[in-house]
Amino acid sequence: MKHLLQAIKIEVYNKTYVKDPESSDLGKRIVEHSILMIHELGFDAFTFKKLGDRIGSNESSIYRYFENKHKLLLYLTSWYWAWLEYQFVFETNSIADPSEKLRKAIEVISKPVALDASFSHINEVLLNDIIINEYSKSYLTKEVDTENKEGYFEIYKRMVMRICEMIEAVSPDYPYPASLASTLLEGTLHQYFLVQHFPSLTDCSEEVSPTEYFTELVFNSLKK
Amino acid sequence: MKHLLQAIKIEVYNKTYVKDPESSDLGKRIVEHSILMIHELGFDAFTFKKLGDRIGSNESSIYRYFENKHKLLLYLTSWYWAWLEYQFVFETNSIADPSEKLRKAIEVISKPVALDASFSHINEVLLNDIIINEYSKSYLTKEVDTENKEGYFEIYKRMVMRICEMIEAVSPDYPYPASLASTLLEGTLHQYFLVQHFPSLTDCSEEVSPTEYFTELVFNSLKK
DNA sequence: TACACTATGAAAGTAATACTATTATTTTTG
DNA sequence: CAAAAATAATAGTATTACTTTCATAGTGTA
Repeated sequence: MKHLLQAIKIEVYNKTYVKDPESSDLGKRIVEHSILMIHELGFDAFTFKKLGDRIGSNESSIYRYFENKHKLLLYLTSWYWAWLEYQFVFETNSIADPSEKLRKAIEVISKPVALDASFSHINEVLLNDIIINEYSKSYLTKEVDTENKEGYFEIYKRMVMRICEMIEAVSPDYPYPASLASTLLEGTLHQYFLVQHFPSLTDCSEEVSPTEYFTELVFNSLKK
Repeated sequence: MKHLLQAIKIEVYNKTYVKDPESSDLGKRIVEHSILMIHELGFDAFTFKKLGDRIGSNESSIYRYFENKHKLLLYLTSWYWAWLEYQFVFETNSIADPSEKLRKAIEVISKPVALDASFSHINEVLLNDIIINEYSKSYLTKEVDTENKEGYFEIYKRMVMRICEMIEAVSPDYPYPASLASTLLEGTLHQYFLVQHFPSLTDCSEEVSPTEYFTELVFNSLKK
């Protein structure tokens, strides 16, 4: 097992922050309320000034934790993927059969997110909604190549690689395992977005989870 | 044939503009150079002020054509999808066999874009690159539902519906035609993005076009 | 030819954003 | 209790995303 559980403590090891927000009460409140506010206002209208007002703190204090709001988004998304990776590894690890393992993996990735009591200041349901509605903005920038080199997207990439390896384990001859893995991860977010805003463009809904759709999609692709 | 060729003149009929940029020389230069500049600077760093300086015109004059840069992006993306729709309909229309029709459709959508001499002030290759790198930003906003109701995404939605209908024509029993169609359209852009910025997450490359990958993906899904 | 209308340009102004810097105050810790 | 660290308050800067007003050039037509 190569990269098993590298981020189990939900540690966002890259320098997305100036000062670790987990290290203080203020830091935790910044993270907690940034999730609430980005969810309410959207990332574009969200500012450190508004966040400061909301938590009864000062703009300049927030800058001591995060260089700017883009880095904060990288922190939150990185936290989310690390958190999902933890569940992903935990739930698939003990499964021996490659097909069953992959089936479980697709389920973990595409099922609706539930609250996790282990992290009281982080609302995973709202964070998942932020990922659905804002994640692309973290990489659709002119700085993406630099930031990629600096490791800001490591956890996400590792997730794709894990899925890719599981696909290869099921079908060593399938020629597009990486593309299928990235389609699965990105496509899941997109299908959830469509359910919310463009329901006519998807067959998923409150009742039909993307899990069924993607399970069929993947296994039909790998079938001999 | 329900909605065949509704936008054949590459008319962006929705009020993405205040004054039709096709109606004047200045308008065309705004469109032409906004494509060049967004491509160079990225959408976020692009401003009407910079565009004005570049084309030797005034910021306020640009505002007479487009309310703001978000509307300009909606105009450009809407133009792009209308242009692609035209080729899509043109190239698939005469094909009788549903499978061949769908195969051709996937090809048109996912093959690399080439310059179209019919529209001299629009560089379709750069515009395609803008779509790959910026399209999501046009709908990942808090205003998406309002703007959707007002029709700003009609052409894109119609594209998805056309693909959806072709899928249904091939396999009337397939349960996820809309999801598969939206995965195809959005997934193509994403795979091109990965080729540019995250090559390890895709099997596509300069040589391997997403066409092969998506053709297999779709037909494996529809196979009995 | 004149006048009226439209398109564009120039300049100035506003409010908000995204910070940075300085200094004061509070809290923590040794 | 003193020193150090963390936070708050305040002010300041450059840029953005506009809006407004006024000037001017070109065009159309009576």
